[in-house]
Amino acid sequence: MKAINDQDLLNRIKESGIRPSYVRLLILNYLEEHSHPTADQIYTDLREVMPTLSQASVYNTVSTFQEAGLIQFLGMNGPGVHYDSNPREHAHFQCRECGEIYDFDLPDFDCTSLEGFYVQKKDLRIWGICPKCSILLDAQNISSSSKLSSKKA
Amino acid sequence: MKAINDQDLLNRIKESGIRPSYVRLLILNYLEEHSHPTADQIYTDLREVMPTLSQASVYNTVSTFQEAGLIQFLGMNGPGVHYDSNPREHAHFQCRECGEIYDFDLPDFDCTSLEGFYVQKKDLRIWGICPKCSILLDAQNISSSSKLSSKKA
DNA sequence: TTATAAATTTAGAATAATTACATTATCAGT
DNA sequence: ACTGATAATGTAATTATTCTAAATTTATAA
Repeated sequence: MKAINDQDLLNRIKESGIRPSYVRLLILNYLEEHSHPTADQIYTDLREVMPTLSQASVYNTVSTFQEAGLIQFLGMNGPGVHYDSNPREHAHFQCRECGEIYDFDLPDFDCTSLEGFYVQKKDLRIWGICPKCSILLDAQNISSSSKLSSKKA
Repeated sequence: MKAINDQDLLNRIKESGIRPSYVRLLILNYLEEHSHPTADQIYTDLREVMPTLSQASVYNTVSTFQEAGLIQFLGMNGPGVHYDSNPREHAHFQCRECGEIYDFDLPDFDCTSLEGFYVQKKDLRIWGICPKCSILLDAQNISSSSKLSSKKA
């Protein structure tokens, strides 16, 4: 783990127009090192580093970060909100097997059907199976196909 | 409000492979008549019609509907999941002013950057200002522009 | 430094959202 | 009707989020 007195993080916080604090440094650092965590993941993991951290601080901090444009909120189709340390417009793939969320570039598309709507932000969401899980599932299917056929026979 | 003994709804439920029940009829009917409600909206509104309805029944029912392919879940970027009575693949626009969610057609785009990922479902999400709110906001800006200039002067 | 005001953090309570599981109802085959 | 299997429902517990008000930290300026 990197040292938390990272000057770069501190500057990023200041430049975004909010005050730096240890909690903010910790959480921003955590967000950069972890893929799309939920509030609970942040809280549970960072408690080990900073035992006085409260849940409210986590929620306060991520909300502040979002308002400052440092991160974005990501509601997938299940309960709980995920936080994405990349605030730029991009697309997301979520694996239905392992739940992992992957970032990828937003492809070009045409939005002329949205006449009269003022577009501020776009996000393409895709669900499916990620490469890691595809391999695992293929292996399982191959080994279970014999069982299945014997069941049917 | 329509009568709930609607034969069409009943058939739709049966055809999707699940058993019909009064709660399911009520909730499917509600979903068709309301735009992307949350579990709480469904619960609160339908309690007036059926006071014995429980929150769990709402969650159970929408989950069953989703598995049966009758509806889809929609996590926007805040807490709480919305339910969409249209299970076909389409895109969503959410107004940041009034919160309303609008459906629209998914434009064509290219996903070749997702090599190795098995794509099952796509959903384009767009945030911005809807036509209704644009008009309201324009009106406000015009009336407040004089105040603003006097403040600055 | 030290005083000050404003912003941030905290624990804990309150509320909202969701799920687990025991209970009750329904159905298909006798 | 009766029985076992499956499905539907609601109570209670769990998880997720926000609120409150006091304590601490921060930036600024004397």
